[in-house]
Amino acid sequence: MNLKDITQSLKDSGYKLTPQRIAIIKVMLSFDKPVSASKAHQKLKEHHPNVSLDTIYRSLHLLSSLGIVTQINLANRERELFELAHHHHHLVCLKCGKVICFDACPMSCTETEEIAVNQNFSIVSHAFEVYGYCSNCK
Amino acid sequence: MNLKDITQSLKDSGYKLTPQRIAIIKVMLSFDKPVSASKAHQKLKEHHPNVSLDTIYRSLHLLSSLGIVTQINLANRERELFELAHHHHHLVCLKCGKVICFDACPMSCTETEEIAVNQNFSIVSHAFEVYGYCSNCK
DNA sequence: ATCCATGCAAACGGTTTGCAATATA
DNA sequence: TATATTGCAAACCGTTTGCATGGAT
Repeated sequence: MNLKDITQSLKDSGYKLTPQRIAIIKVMLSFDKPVSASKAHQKLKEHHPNVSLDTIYRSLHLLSSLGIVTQINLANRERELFELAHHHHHLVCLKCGKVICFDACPMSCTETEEIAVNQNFSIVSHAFEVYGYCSNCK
Repeated sequence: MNLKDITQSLKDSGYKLTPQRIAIIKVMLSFDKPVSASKAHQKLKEHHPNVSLDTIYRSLHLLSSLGIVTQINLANRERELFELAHHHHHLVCLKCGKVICFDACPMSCTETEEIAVNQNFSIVSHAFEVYGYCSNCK
């Protein structure tokens, strides 16, 4: 998804296109890994010092409700992280917090779906994170 | 792991055996799913009204450092959850928060280990959670 | 002109910490 | 007795909210 698609999606849903929202979307597009709201704020301040942290939270939650952004909680970090929605999983360094994304998906090969059927549970999404030490920290 | 094993492990590591710690371990043994510190506190108050929430946090972190307790963060819940350590994964209901544990493990069948080797990443642990709606909520 | 979105500042809630009192070994 | 542990209360920090101002449609 690019900037045009995302702004169109906002308009289609009846939300206004403000400079702050555009700036936030651009910043999210510039990251290739999950980031905290305050990390996004930091990056944003370089060129848009006038966007408040509250607005970042509100915009990310809005984008999240439209399925444009995904929200995750990694086991060893206290803060919520956000990233543009696309299906993948993460290697997470327990020391430095570095996140490496990868595409392999466990759903294709576990008996998870079978288990869900037995429990009469309907699957919506899933999370798979692998923790350890990156090349610098091990 | 039972009460004896756990208290022994505490003693072996030079920690003192207090009534509070024993009560906390017993409560954790009584749960078969991850619980928040305050949920444990609630249950504890039934028979041990004199254990403070701070002590629960401190004890759970201590047990966590000994590998007796595991700490997880589910995507849709804000609070940290704790459970006695044993390897498994979770189905999590997005509506009522119900957690169903299951044993199937995705590590055995994804190419994750291969990816880790390519990234020079050493794996310590992993998390796999499946979100959706339970039989009551769907 | 209307009403949504923003910024500010304060509230919130779960978690952590300093310190003095207490209990374990 | 010495030292780790506890309880209390306050601090902490990321996140959320109320409200008045300002901006997009």
